[in-house]
Amino acid sequence: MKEGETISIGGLKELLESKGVKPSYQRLRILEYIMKKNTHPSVDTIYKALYKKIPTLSKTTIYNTLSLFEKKRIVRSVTILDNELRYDFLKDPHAHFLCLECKEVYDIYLDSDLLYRDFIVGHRVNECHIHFRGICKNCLENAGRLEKIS
Amino acid sequence: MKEGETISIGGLKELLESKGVKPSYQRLRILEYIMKKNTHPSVDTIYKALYKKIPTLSKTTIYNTLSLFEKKRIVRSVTILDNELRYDFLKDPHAHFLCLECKEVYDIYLDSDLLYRDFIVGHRVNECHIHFRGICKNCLENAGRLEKIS
DNA sequence: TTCTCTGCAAACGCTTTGCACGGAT
DNA sequence: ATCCGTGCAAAGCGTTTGCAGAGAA
Repeated sequence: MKEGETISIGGLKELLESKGVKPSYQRLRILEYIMKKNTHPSVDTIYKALYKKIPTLSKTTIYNTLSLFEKKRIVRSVTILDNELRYDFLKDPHAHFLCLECKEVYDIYLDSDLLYRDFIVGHRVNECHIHFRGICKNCLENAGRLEKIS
Repeated sequence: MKEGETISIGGLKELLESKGVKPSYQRLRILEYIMKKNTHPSVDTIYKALYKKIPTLSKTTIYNTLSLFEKKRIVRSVTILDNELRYDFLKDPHAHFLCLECKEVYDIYLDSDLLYRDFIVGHRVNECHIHFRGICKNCLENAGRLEKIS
């Protein structure tokens, strides 16, 4: 998928099939959620969101589906928080920003050659993960507002 | 601690005191282990290593000690593997390399300005974490040897 | 029928919490 | 006596596994 390209919800079925994944109802809904939300959801977040529409949904299915997606290179797991897995729809290489205040994870598009290196000091590189931590724009602004009020 | 500077084991007590941490026997031993080993150990690794010398040692103490050290900015937790915490003695900013084969974590010293940015697209940056994943030098060489043999 | 997907329940493993003992001041 | 470090035991919580029923081919 090239930059700027969008995938219509109707194309989800074709996307799964092109990756060799049978497009079951649950899988389509989980993929749809990950693609529409850019929030790098946890299993629990996905579960809570989809549970309303699919009351029989099980977390096991979400775990199964996401590890299948990961194996088929449709999503990738983001290791930012140490206590839970977060998932990211596979777009162009990018970094992440974790807000320590609101726990939101933002995509950060960098122009760094680090993201594209094949070797580093003799080790063969398959993946490059970059993430920043701090206070996000929104929380900074909110903090500013609170100061003015008090 | 500046680059190139080394800390003698005898100086551990002073290091803890300078950070406002009472230098108990367990704390000294845990700090010593983290500083001597550059292997980014998990709690279990530390426990197994120190258990021989301190049979009464409890994992709770290691958890307590490490979170205290982290609060006092003596170590920092490395979020690379999602199923366990790894700890890193706080040196100059550096990146990590995780070998997917042997699970070893290597320090990588980079000359990237990413490590020193204060802001990124409006978010205030406190920390920058960079890690690569792949197959390390050693495992690559071993794989080569195996090929020759077979 | 056969194979795969789904999902309940239990197991698992790392981490945290509650609490009491004991040493230091 | 008080404070704080230590460590056992239990709880907590995200994830994985075992297995059986449902559904597709």
